[in-house]
Amino acid sequence: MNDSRPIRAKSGTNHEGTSAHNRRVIVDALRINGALSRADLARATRLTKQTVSNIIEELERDGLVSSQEAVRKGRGQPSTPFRLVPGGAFSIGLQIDRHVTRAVAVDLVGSVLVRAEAALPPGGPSTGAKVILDLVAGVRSNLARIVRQSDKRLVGLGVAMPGPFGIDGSGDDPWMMGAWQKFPLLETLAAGTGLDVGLQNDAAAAATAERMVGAAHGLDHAVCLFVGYGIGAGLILNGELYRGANGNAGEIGMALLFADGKSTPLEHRASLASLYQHLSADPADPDLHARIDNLALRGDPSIEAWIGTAAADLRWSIHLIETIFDPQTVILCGSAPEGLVNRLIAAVGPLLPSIAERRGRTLPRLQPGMADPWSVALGAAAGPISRAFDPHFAAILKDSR
Amino acid sequence: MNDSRPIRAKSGTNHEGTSAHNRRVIVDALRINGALSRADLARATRLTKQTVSNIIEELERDGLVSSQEAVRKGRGQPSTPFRLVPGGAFSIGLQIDRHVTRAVAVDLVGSVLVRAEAALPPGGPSTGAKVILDLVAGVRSNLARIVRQSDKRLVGLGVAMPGPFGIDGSGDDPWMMGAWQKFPLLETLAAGTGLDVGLQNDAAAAATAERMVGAAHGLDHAVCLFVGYGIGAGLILNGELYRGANGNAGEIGMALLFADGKSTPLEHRASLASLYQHLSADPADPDLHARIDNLALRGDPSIEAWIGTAAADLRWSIHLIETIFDPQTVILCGSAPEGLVNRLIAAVGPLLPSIAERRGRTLPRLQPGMADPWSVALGAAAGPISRAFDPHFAAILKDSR
DNA sequence: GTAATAAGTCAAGACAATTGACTTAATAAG
DNA sequence: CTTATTAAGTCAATTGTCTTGACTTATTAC
Repeated sequence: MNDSRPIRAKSGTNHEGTSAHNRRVIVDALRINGALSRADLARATRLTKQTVSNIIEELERDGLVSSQEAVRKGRGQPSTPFRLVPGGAFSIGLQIDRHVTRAVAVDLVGSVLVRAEAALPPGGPSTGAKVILDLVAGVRSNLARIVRQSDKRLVGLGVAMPGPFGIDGSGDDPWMMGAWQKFPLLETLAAGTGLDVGLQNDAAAAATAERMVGAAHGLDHAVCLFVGYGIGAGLILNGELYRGANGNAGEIGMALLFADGKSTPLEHRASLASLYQHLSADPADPDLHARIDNLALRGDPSIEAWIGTAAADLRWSIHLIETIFDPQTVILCGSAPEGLVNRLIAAVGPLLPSIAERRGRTLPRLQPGMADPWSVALGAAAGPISRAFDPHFAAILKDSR
Repeated sequence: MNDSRPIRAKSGTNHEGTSAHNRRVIVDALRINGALSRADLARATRLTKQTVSNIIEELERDGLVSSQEAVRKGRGQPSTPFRLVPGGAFSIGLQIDRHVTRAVAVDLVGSVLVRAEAALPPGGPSTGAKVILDLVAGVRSNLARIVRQSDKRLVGLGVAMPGPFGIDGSGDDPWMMGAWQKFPLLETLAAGTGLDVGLQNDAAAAATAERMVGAAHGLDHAVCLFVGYGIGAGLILNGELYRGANGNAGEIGMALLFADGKSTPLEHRASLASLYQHLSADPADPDLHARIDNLALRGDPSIEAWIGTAAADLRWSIHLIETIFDPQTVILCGSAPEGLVNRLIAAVGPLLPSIAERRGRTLPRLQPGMADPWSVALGAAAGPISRAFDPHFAAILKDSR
């Protein structure tokens, strides 16, 4: 009688799904290719001229695209290129890290318009939540000051913080990240801001940023190896960020290396945490970044030693990523001081021979990513933009409200 | 003037894409849940009753579903469950391995109806192609003998062979797999059979099989660790097989392990190839499988030694897979003798602590997969069925003709 | 026996893409 | 300088698919 095991099924779609997809495809095409005429768009998307005209008209009405001056090229009526309007949409990104929190406001094309930073007070979420909400509110009102009516065009609030998520913390957790992970942060933020809130780990956010404005722009298969306090991989697979079953895909910090007969998690050797430990430095020291940058530039032997190990481990990681994901390219990014990242990239080469060495490659196997301490916050903000405007399977389905 | 860098864009969609998707969603729901009434389908897929009725009518006309006896449950008009008709579609799968080639015919629900096997003559594709075409033709005509009109319902020919694809071979290649990989096999098969031809590596095929009828049935995130002559991972991500940029995703045989200060590819230690070498056995020996099975059952010390190393490496691999993909479950399968696989599975436990140890798990972290030498061929055949009937993003787009 | 409930159908309607003819604006060719 | 050709883009009618709301049917609960 009560045969109530739930029925599992994917969601169907309808006209609105079709229309939504086509809108996204057009926005995506403009993002990847820059300005395009309606005729170009029709050819590229395989939609009819008429359909493209209708969608462009609608997008223009919504303030997402605008026309540029007509261009004559050869015979025929000149074409009218359309481009994305940067101010067509905005998003707020929030990076919550161990000793700093950053918030940014970005526009549709990924330009950062407002930045703000705060130190998290000790004591975890109970006191920190208010600081964060204030930080977001500040960025939001600053954005509104710069761009009139921007609040109406705010598509969401993206949060990036170190993962993994949903795992019981280990206890020895000086920054209380474990407590943060238990705290109903997303709900608090959603309630406090009234915005749609999304979550990514920091490597995923870095990948999202690279995809919107960086080395992964327009790529469908790319992996960002992110060296921060920990180490993680942001996975762009089939043109979208891959999250795994529980949002923890790419958390390779716990991958095990073997050396000297024992196993060590990758992040014990290739991460800023390991560097701080190696240098006996205090990670909360605000000048630490600059000092490390300096040491790296001068070729300090202590740093060089760490770079040697870390680079070897990264070389292995890159080989592993190429072997497992077969991506178009691997992007090395991180929240490390720029000088250090550069030294690291230099030390990583030459790469190990792998399946990625194929004839006809157009992209380098390894590319440097953004070396900007704000890139994770940017990626956090890029999340909602991508969710709102990029074509993806879930956006077609009926339950993707 | 000639600004002809190609415009990159995703394809748009239209009514037909919608309709195709909804059909697939319904077939998928019936595959996952067994028989369902139209009302159930409407609720599960969020389509309207009317739409579901129309689609079911069409599917019934096409011979893909059929009604069962009405069931009374509680008040209201009894519902009429519909189920997939096994004979609604067929597919042929072809496994090309080093010293054996297998072909099977399977139906819509993944039952194997016909099997055939042949030894590949030495000399690579020049002589082998004919053998393969004959094998396929034989299976096809046998299927036609069993099921009238089956040829009309043949959706394609799926091929599985060891990867990686598109890489220059290494030369020392006694079975000429390198030559096979250069040979235009797919084109030859397409021309010779008139069927749609698809290609997967053997681990991917195993995963495809597990998804249709095995432990990954109905899962959206699962990884099959496949121990065969080499070792590979078949990746089910977001409900579809992930292929990577060049079809080589999951080829983890070349992943590097470190021990004794030097690095070794995983497949040098955890693969049948390594076992054969360890035993100084001839892989072409037709009785080898049975003999190894026997030895494994008896606890032969030489085999036990190999199992010890291989299990440790698999334990590491599983940990790595959990760390990187965050799947719902990992499935250990292989073309190894069943006794050996069982010993191996027993020896792999207990698993290393990982991110996969979370409260509220419903599936085991590791599950045994099919231990059937025909499972790769089955997976090969499942490829075209999945392509034709499973919901996926590409099926909605206009250029998926 | 009647009310309530659920499955399923019918026919009209809504929505978004398609089609084919048409307009517009440019260059190429004579 | 005129005309043909080409390409961008619009207009209006059409088509395909899902949706809506009223209706029918079959069963159980009271």
